[in-house]
This record gives sequence, structure tokens and C-alpha cells, in this order.
Amino acid sequence: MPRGKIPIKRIEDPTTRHVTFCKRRGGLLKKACELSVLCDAEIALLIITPRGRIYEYASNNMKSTIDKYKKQTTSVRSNTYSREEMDDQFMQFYQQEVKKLRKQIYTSQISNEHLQGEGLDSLGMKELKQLETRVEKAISRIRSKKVTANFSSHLQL
Amino acid sequence: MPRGKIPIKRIEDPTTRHVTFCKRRGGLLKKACELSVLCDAEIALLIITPRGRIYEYASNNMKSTIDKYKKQTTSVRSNTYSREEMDDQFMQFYQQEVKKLRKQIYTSQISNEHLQGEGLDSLGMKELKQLETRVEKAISRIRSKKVTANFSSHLQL
DNA sequence: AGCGCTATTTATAATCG
DNA sequence: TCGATTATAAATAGCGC
Repeated sequence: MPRGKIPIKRIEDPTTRHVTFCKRRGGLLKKACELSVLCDAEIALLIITPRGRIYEYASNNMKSTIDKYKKQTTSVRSNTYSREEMDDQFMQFYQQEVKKLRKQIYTSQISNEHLQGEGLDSLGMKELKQLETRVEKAISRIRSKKVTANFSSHLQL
Repeated sequence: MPRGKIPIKRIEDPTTRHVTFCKRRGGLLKKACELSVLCDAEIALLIITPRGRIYEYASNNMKSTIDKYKKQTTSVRSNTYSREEMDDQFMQFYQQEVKKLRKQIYTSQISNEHLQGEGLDSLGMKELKQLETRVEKAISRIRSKKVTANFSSHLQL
């Protein structure tokens, strides 16, 4: 979008990620609302952050919309699938979920290593420069926090 | 929007309403997906037409996201999954495993943030000093790698 | 430290074929 | 009735305060 487009993948910088989250969350909620009004649709939208904060929009009533959804999806399914098939589905979901989480852990750990100056061989000059900038920012933040912490502890004496 | 803006109220003409519904539905689903990827958020989106047709997007799993929502909203709830499958040992293992992995991700991400000078409020002076040392080491490693990379690229010319 | 700005990208209402 | 095209509105990434 503005000032250059961004690739659609996880934003690693926490500050940027949070700012983008706030903005896009607002945009998404607004568009959900507009669609429901314009086209007379029933909409339920749940947004849950990794830390568990929940944002929601429901054009009618969250519970009734969810119930309506469940009714349609389970009425077809639940009686036609056997117990074994259900287990298979759970098994598949479980495997996918675990795979996804492990991948996420891997990515996060790589990023961690880079931030500690390890495993840099795979990085090009451009990436090294970006990394340097991030780490420089980090150190200035840490130092200014040290000053604050020190100041607070003096106040306590 | 284009060619003149429209007021946000029910579109009376059925054809126009349907066309707008299709387009905006697509846009909304896309934006929901982008937000979940960019900002690592768990999203569930239900769109139900007056005729009962359902469109949905779930970044993780519709059921588990809805359950997560219900868990936080309603005060007490003993189990997350329907009782038929509940007594399964497997489910318990699954839930434990996923919980463990999520915790690991959380820890790794916190560490990541600290290395980037974010979320430092919870740290004491001693921890800040340790962190500072780690980041100083990181930056000197990154800088020396930059030199190496630069040297290599010159050799190639 | 969330708001405003603004240059761009994206979404989309109207139109066209 | 449509998909494709356009002209325009809306959303938003990067900044600045």
C-alpha cells in the first residue's frame, strides 16, 4: 500500500506489527459493518491476538450467528461421519496444527539467532544492514530503559 | 468508492446489491486473511446471506476459534470440544502438545522482542544489563560479517 | 505513543462489451 | 447477465510530532 507495498507475511518488527494490526483491524471491522448494512448480510467477525485479546463484530448477535453456522455445518456432517472418521479429521487437524506451530517456532528461533549475531552466513548485505539497524535501535532502547529504571530505583530510596 | 461514492445503507436494487455483495465479500475475506498473516492474529469470519448461504474464513480452525471466544466470554466452561470425543486420551495429548508449543512460541517471541528493545518494562536493572551485553555482542558480530560479505562481493568482480 | 499526514496501493461503483 | 475495464474513493505504510 502506501509508501511502498509490503509482502503478505508475518511482520517481524513488533512495533510495526502492532501499528499495522491496529490500523487493519479497524479497517476490517469497518468493512464488515458496511457489507452487512449495504447487502443485508448477517456477519460475525472474531479477531484474537496471540496474547488473547479479543476484538469482535456481529451485525446481529454473535451467539445466534454462530449457532446458525453450526446448525448448517453440523446437520450435514455429524450424522454421516462415523466415530473413526471423526477421529481421522481430528488427527489430521492435530498434525497440521503441530506442523504449523513447529514451523513458527523454527522461524522465531532463526530470527532470535540473527538478533544475537548468530547464523548470519545465509544473509546478504542488504539483510545484514537491516539487521544492524534493528539491533542499533534495540540497544538505544535498552540503554534508555536502563536510565529510566535507574531513576525509578533512586526515587524509592 | 469509484465513480461516485455510495451512502452506507441498504442497497434497494437487488441486482446492484448482489453485485456489491460479491465484490465486497471477496474484499473482506481477503483483508481478513491478510490481517491474520501480517499480524499473527487468529481470525474467524462468518457471512450469512438472507437466503442462508454461508461464506466463511478461519485463519486457524473455525470451531477452535469460536470455542476460544466462548471460553473468554462465558464465565465457566469445563471443556473445549464436544463431549463425544472428549474422553479420548488422544485429545488430551493433543491439547497438551499444542499448549506446550504455543508456550514455546510465546517465550521465543518475548525473547525476540527483548532483543529488539521492545517490552522491556518487566525487566530489572540486572536483566537490562545482561541484555545490553548480548546486543552489543550481536552488533559487533553483524558488523564483522558485513565486512566479510563486502570483501567477498568485491572478489567476485 | 497514539494521532495526523500523505504518497501510494488497493478496493470497488459504474460503465462497457 | 456477466466479466472486464476504468475512474475514483478508501485504506494504509512509513513518517513526523
